[in-house]
Amino acid sequence: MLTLKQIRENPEEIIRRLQVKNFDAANLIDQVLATDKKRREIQTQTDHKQAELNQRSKDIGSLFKQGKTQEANHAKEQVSLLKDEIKQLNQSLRHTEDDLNKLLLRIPNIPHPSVPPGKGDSDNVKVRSGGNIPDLGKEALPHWELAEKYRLIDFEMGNKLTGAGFPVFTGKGAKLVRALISFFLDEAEKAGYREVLPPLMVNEASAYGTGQLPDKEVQMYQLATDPYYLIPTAEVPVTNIYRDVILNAGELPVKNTAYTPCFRREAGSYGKDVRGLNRVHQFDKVEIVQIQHPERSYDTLEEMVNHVEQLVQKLGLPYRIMRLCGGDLSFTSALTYDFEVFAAAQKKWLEVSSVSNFEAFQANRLKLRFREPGSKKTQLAHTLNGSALALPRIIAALMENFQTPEGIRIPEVLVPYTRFDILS
RNA sequence: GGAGAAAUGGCAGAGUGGUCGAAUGCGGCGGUCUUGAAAACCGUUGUCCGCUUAUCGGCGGACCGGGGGUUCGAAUCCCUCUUUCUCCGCCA
Repeated sequence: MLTLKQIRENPEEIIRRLQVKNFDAANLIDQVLATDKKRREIQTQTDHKQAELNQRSKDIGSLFKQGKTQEANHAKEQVSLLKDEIKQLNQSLRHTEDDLNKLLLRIPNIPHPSVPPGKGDSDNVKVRSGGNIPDLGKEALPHWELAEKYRLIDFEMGNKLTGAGFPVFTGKGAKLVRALISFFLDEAEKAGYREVLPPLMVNEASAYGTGQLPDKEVQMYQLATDPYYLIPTAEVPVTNIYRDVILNAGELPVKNTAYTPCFRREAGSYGKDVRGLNRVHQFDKVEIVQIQHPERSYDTLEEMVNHVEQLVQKLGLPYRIMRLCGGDLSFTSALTYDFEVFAAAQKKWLEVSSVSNFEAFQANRLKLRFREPGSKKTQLAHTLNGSALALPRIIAALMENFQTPEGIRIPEVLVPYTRFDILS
């Protein structure tokens, strides 16, 4: 969430810039400012009364010590009115704080000045592209047919075991998954990321920290017996490692990477785009996460984009990098680049990565701060993350683009991991 | 799952109703000494919020695992939750 300081200092600017996200914040900001003012008034009052009570309590203590019991008892009676007042003030202070917090949670992150305006997909701006789209001819099969032909993925079996959207990888298909995970992790390690293997379930506090809650319950699977959520992305546990942490500026940037399965309900998204691996409820992903100094976070965003680009290049997939427009930008993001690869049989661009700078938006919720050497003051750090990469759509594109009459060729960089060079 | 013990500042560890944001040690930071370093010595050392302040700062409030309660007053007493440790049971 945004900080009160930001809102107090530049309410007009925030309202203006949120329009790029097609979000009308005017009313909300007014309420925030009014509630904040009220809160401060109540607190000032409460503090004064509390200070008085503290003083009187001390006085009573010393009266007792001096053996002036009667005077002490008399003083005790006088204090009871003050206590009631404080109790009431505290109650209304808490209510006001709650109100304020609820308002703040409804305001999305401010988009970076470079974010193009727009409503959806078609308004995203292509930054650059690379790779060649293969000409497969009319015989080309979509990946779900190839998967069946070479017995790489069993969608029916997943349906039996769990339900729709839970594919079962088999034989060389399973090995390909494992190979991709290892390849991506090794590449991340080479780029200086520390590998983390986090829990796949998180508690409510963590889900709030990165912004999945409130309101995104529809996206996450929730346990019926315990207050835990299955993670929709490794971003949640990996970023929450730094919840309530104060780092030294010298420790920045903090770079972590994690492989995890990801679980997404994808409620309401049934239809034409869900065939095969295009949209599933459980998938594997390697995530890269950085915590960076505010002055350097946009350089870091570029660095992360370059890292992801280099991955799709090594895999030999045709790709394009899109700068998301305001309408497509997530609630928490200030700037996001999406990576799409082309699946040549379906003739579709598939989103395989999303690299974002959240600036201080998550850090504020997480209370993730850092301190400059020699300074007493703490300030909020910037958080960034990106997929590097999400597997299913990569696999779909690999299968479709590299199909030959003999089988599906494996990109050279993966062969050391798969120890076979064709899926046949 | 059952029985018991515990949770205090970056760490270790005192504190069982009053002046305790909290002894002491270690660590950190600054200084003296030194060619430099070490040692020694001196000083300093948490976070959040409010008021005030051009700035430095000053004043006030909150925080001793979380929440609630008793009391004029709670780190200290009570309730509750969570976590950790020991023992028993179960188990990959």
